[in-house]
Amino acid sequence: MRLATWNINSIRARTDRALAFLERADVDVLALQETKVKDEAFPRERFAELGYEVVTSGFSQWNGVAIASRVGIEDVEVGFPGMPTWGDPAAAEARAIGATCGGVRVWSLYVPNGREIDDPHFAYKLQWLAALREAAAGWLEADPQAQVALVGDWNIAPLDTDVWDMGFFAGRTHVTPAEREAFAAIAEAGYTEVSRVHVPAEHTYTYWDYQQLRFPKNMGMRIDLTYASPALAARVTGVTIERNERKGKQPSDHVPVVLDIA
DNA sequence: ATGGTGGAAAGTCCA
Repeated sequence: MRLATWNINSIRARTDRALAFLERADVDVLALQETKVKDEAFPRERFAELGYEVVTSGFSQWNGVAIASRVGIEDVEVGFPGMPTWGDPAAAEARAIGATCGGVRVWSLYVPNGREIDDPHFAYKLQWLAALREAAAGWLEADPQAQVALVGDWNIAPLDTDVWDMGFFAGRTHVTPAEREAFAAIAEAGYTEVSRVHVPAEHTYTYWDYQQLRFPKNMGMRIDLTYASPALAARVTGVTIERNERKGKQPSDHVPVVLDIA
């Protein structure tokens, strides 16, 4: 099975790109982030034409996550237990959706950006990650053999070598010890970030800002990451970061990360 | 091509 994650930065602006990628890379399950579309406007018919069923969590033009699968899609959960809210305490943001596809519990995750270190959004980001850690730890405690994938845009660069220049990030989010500790806590709960295992090369990025010619200059960040439970990590035989998807007409600012699962 | 981000309930907010 091949499982991919991709912050698509608007599924409507890049439907053709997403579908072409599914076919070219022979992907069975695709976790999408930043779909930026409400559920009823998701172009699910286009996916259905290629044999993919789609489940979505979208709210207007902000955030939005989805999972497309051609190997079944069951037991859909919108949001994880204990997921914090932002703004309206009665309304969760569209940042997490889970579904079981081909025997794997897939979570498509869009971790809050955090904005600035002194912004309340940064505290929200840390709370969101702590709640995710609690939920993820619980899933493994309930079933140590569970096949769980926690994939998406984590908005955290875990290592200094996951950005082009740490000097640029002084005083900024994505690289702070607090964020990195929150990310590491998922590993402490028993998960393995398998893209690092299979693609250990330093300065291998998954995101390049649209501004300042960041992609031609290869000034990027490695923030799209793939945690797997022990039983699933043991089945991962390879990982591909699809750098070429940043090229061409109207790319997303992120590229897909693909897991090969035996 | 001598510039320079892009997407969206847009005319501003978010990343």
